[in-house]
Amino acid sequence: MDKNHTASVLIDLSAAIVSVRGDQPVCLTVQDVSEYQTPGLPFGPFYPDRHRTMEIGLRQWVIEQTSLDIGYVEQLYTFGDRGRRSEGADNKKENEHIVSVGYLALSKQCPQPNQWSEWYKHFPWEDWREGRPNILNQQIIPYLEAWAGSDELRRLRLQQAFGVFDKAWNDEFVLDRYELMYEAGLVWEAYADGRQKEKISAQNGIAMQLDHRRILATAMSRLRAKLKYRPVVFELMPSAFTLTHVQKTTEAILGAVLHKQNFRRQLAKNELVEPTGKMSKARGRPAELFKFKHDESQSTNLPGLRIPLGKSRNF
Amino acid sequence: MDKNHTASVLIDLSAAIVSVRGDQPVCLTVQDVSEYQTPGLPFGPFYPDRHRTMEIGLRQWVIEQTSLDIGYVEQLYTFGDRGRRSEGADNKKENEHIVSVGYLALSKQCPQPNQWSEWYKHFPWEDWREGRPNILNQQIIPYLEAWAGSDELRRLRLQQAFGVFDKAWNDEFVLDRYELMYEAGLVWEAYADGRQKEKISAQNGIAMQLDHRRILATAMSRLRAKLKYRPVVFELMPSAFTLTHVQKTTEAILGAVLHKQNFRRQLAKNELVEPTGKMSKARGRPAELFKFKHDESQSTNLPGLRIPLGKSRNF
DNA sequence: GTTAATTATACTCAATTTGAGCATAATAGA
DNA sequence: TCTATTATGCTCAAATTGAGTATAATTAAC
Repeated sequence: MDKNHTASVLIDLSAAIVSVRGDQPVCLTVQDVSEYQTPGLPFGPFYPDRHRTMEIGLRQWVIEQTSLDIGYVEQLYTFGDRGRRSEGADNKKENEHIVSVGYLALSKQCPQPNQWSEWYKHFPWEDWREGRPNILNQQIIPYLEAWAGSDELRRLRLQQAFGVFDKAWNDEFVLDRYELMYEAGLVWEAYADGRQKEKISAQNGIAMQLDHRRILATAMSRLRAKLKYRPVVFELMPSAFTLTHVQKTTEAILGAVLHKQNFRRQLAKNELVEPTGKMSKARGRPAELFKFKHDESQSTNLPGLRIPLGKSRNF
Repeated sequence: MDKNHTASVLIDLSAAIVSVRGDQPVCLTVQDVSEYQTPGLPFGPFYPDRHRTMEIGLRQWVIEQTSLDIGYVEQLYTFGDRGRRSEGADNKKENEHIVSVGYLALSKQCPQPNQWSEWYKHFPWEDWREGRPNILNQQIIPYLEAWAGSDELRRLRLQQAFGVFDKAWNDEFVLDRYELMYEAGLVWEAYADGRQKEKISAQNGIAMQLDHRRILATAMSRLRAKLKYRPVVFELMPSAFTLTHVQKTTEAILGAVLHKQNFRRQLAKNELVEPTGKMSKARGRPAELFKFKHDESQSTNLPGLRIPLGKSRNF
């Protein structure tokens, strides 16, 4: 149509492969030794004539590179401006544009501990299990308030995303919060992309390559939201587990503590688990071991946990 | 990396631009005169060096081609296998692969009536406002049951998607239902893609070009789901409206009727609207005119309507 | 003008769900 | 046997939901 403009692009499939180790959600990362040693998400090119769908292509290189068994896979978002940093020096050709398709994948195991990076090292303000994180009042909020100034729209967005004033903290707004911090020049990536002149002094979580922390934030938002209405937790559980184990895993992802009895009531009501007859051995009273009642292929449509949105997390 | 495989693709931005005319949800379509006269969604190429983001690119050609004011835009899904039909004859080059990024856009107006196509002409089984659509029991379900046979997985998916047996119909599973019908060869597109040998006799809704009906199904699913927790209806309303008007619009999209008083209670509780002081003139008692209380830029994060999922639609 | 049809709005009430407790049971280790 | 620890059962008020009834303000019909 327009000869002056190229429409041809390369497609990268980036994956936030998530697992839970102990009480910490983790994410598979690859180290980049060349530049700033910042970790990045694994990604691979999409060859449209080799793989019929992008998901097949993704599974292919994940198996090749990591030999990991990823069960649940969900497309997150396609970023046309992966090159927030693409004007930089390390682009091979001028005309080679890259579109990155972000995926969320869930893995039951996470071997090779050093390759998995804890979520909350990249997003320390997102873990409310021990109460409101100090970094919010000590670093982030004051800086953001100064950035917003008297700009009405900025103040509204700040209120929405971070729940300042009477508004409550919403654990699903991970991406909104990250984007706001990026715009305000509060994260390293803003500096790397040339949006921010001075290097920021505070270390607001460990940075990642390119737009990878944004993709991880998208994954966190999506997973936290989905957990509340679809039984995706079980994609992170072994074949037999205790109810407490399910709860701890859920809490790890949400970054919030839940009421034990009510959590179990939800599991019971929705008939998501069934007893195996075996018992766990640990400290204290032994717990019954359960298993997920349904086929994994169904888990996208099943009712889920219906975790409340509110009060206990409103400090 | 691999010289035998090209990784270069073209990107199409396809848009399901949705509006509501009277009590019918409609979708902007373009007629294809060349082939089967099947309608299709509007789409345009993405030029990565002209537009910084894909959304900007999308808005650009929508304005150029339709001179429509689309407010709300949301990315739906990126299909790497647009070419379910790409082995066909009308591909320019062998190596030119097309990835299509589907978008949902909402428009308050829908001028030029003949360019807008009603949802339920393409998906007659999705409109339950007059009760359970006859086409289900008369055509679709019997055919699908035969297709499933004794295949356990197929029967489960059928149960999930169409709520056969005791299961309830879930209005959000538009895409699941369409995909199932496609696989079973129950829609024209399956025949066009060469998956189905014989042309099916029954007209199960008006077909669309390429994978456009799939994109529309994705848009319907997403919009129906979002309606229940975010106040996106107001993106389809004029600046002043009656409460009944909001309800009729919501019902049109959901394809289901709602309890009037409870619907209004939700609106009141979430403080989504405020009175304008003016009154509407129509038959019957005049209704108060309201306006949306918030800025449109916020509508992504606000609480929404919390419409129930169940009983009244369980026939 | 009076009446009927139509639409809007106020109010009620039982059933269910949620949020937050307390009480008790079963184990390991001191 | 005592204590710490974890599991599980049960309760109960508050809030929310589902589904009504009653009444008010109009227009259209007669």
